[in-house]
Amino acid sequence: MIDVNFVRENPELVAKGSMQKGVKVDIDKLLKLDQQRRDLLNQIDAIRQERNQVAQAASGKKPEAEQLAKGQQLKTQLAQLENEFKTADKDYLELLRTVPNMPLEDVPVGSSEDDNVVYKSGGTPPQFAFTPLSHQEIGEKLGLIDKVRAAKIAGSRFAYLKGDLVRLQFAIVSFVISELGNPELIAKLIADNHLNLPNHPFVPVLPPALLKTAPYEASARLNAEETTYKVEQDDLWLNASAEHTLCTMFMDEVLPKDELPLRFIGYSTSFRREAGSYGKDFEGILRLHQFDKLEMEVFSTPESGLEEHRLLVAIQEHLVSSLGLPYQMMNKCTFDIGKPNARGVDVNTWFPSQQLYRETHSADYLTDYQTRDLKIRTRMDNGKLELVHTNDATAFALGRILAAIIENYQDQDGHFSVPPVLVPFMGGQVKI
RNA sequence: GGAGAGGUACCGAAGUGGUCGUAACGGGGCGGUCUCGAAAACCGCUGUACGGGCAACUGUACCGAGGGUUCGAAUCCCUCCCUCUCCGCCA
Repeated sequence: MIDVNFVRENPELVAKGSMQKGVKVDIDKLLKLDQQRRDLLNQIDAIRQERNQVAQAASGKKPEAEQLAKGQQLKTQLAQLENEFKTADKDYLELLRTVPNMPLEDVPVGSSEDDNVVYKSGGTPPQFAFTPLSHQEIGEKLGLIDKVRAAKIAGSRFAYLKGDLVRLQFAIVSFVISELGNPELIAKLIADNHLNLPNHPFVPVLPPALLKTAPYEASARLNAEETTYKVEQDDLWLNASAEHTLCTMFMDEVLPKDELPLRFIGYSTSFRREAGSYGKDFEGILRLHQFDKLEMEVFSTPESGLEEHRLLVAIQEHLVSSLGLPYQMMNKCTFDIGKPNARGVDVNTWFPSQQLYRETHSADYLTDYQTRDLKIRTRMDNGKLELVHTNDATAFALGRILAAIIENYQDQDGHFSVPPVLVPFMGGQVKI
């Protein structure tokens, strides 16, 4: 959540930033609740002080009747105020949590997806001498994607992926872990983008796929209505991205400053209810309830948070262009970056069957919006504890990137080539 | 799933209703004395959050979490979470 002190000191700014994100927040009401809450807390503290004094005076001997009476009276008073406080605190927190993170200066102001700004593209959409097929058509024909049987077993928006497509997925996983584990490549990307960062490699992580309510809520990523599955019996949630179990990993911890930035590449199956997307993307494997994803997560000092964000974007571009896929880099506007984000970039990849660039990656810079609730801090050189900054970014969402490969690398006879960079990870196989 | 043990500060660990949550003791860390320097020894310091104050400072809360009993709770009661050991089951 946002820093309440910032709201107190910059109410107009917060109102403006919220509006630009299309979020309605009653800042006046929030400040009123904040004041009310603090007033109650002061009263409570004063009574507690008195209670402590009475108890202290009675300490060690039989309390006098007068002390007993006073103590009981204070206790009643306290209980009442504490009750009031509980309600006030709840209302206050509820409202505070609706305040979005403030967008950075260079985020384009916009009111819909149409205001996102494409700032760069790479590669050229392939020209086919035939009508290109969709990944679903090719995948089905080659026996790589079976959604019919999956529907029988699990319902719509599930798929069996099979055969060489599975080999291709694990080739991608190996490729990414190998690239991100290479400090020389990290150093090169840092230099190419004029960043001032150390070249710590990314540590691969297989995180838990389920998590409890408390950390999920603190991460500001829980979307119970539309996205997140709940395992009711055990009071656990199925993660919707490895990011959710990565960003929460250090909850309640103080990270040693000289170990920052901590960079991770997590691999996890992700689960999404897709409750808000009826009828959208029903063909193929672009939007399933379950897909595997490689996700980068970085914990850094506040000073280097933005540069880490730029590094992650550079890595995304490197990964997509390594696969030889045509892509666009898009600066997301205030409306589209999402509530916890200060800045967001999407990578869109070309899908020949749709003649469209579709979102395959996103990079999110959250500043301290997550870590305030998660209580992830570091001790700065001046001895002060400060909230670390978090960044997350897709390395590859496997379903979507497999689909993009199938479509962009397809040939006349209904097969497709393995992107050259993945061939070594496929044991030399060049065609599927 | 069954049985048992336990969760106290940076770490280990004592504390079972009232002079102290900076919470014995030990270790670590920081500062100092000593030294050419270091080690050892000795002395001192060593949490977080929120509130009030220009500040010095000060109040409150925190002994896994949440409730309760009490004038007063780390200590008693209830619920929950987590860790460890053994048995069972299992990839």
